[in-house]
Amino acid sequence: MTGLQLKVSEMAKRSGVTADTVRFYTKQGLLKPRRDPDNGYQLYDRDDLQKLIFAKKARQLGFSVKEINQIMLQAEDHHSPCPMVRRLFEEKFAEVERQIAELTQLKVRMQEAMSAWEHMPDGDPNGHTICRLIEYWEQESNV
Amino acid sequence: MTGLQLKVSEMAKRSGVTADTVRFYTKQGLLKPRRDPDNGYQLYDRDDLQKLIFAKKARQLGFSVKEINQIMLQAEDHHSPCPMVRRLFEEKFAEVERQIAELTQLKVRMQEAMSAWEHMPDGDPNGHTICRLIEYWEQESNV
DNA sequence: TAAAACCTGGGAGTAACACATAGGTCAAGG
DNA sequence: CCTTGACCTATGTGTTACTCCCAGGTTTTA
Repeated sequence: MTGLQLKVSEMAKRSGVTADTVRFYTKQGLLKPRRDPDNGYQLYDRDDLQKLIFAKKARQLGFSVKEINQIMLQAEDHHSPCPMVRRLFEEKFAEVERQIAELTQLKVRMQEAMSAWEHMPDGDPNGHTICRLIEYWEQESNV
Repeated sequence: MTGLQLKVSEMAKRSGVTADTVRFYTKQGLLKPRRDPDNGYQLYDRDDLQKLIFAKKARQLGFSVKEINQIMLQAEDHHSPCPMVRRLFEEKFAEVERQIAELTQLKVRMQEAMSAWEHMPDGDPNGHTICRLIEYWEQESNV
């Protein structure tokens, strides 16, 4: 019994990512398929599929491909990656909060600009101005 | 009178961006300095400085470099870019709101995962699991 | 048997810079 | 006058996670 023999697109279908992504992860070393000696096709087994599904979930949780690689390497080394996962995850959570805060600030800036623009004429470019809407907008110091 | 003659780093200082950014914008065609015939240095004038400051503000408002280029081209063509600016800005605002919503969803997912993990043991990799924290996490369908 | 569907490897494109490198230029001080 | 440091040039690389395109070989299906 040789077990599962999945080709790229079969992996894609079973995991819900594109075939290109499967190839990409393979190039990045996340997946290590064997080769069909007849035609050179990549053949993935059950473990590869598990890793791919794992990778998809981890991506949805915000892990980068590089981090996923590290997690898998740890697991292959028979070290529990979970402590690392918890640590990375906390950093990541803080980063997500930072990004939300940043975008929220941008949103506020945009809203302020839009309400200021409501009563401004467009005006023609006259060699001295490009677009008053932007030029006469005063950015905050904490940007 | 020849007017202002600013070198790269002087432009950077006056506008508050890095010298690399000034060079980058120059390559992208936002700025069109003349050359010092003696040494090949880029020399920027008052208009370039104005454009650079304009570009910085526009970036802070969420415009891409490509869009800023289009805005400036319109202005050079003696067409008011303001209607375009208003239109782009509305699209951009919607996009920012979308991103905030997406990140907020991610944050919720992460919080749910973290609270589920609080009572889970790390566990060793045993050839069948990589990291239960992630593997046993069920993603939502609407991701 | 021929078309459709799939596979391969490689490379380009995406955004907005930051950083490195190698070599030329300029200003000030000793 | 010379050195040192700060500045300039052009070019190329790295960043992220893919997506798309190409040219050519293979497999499946009608």
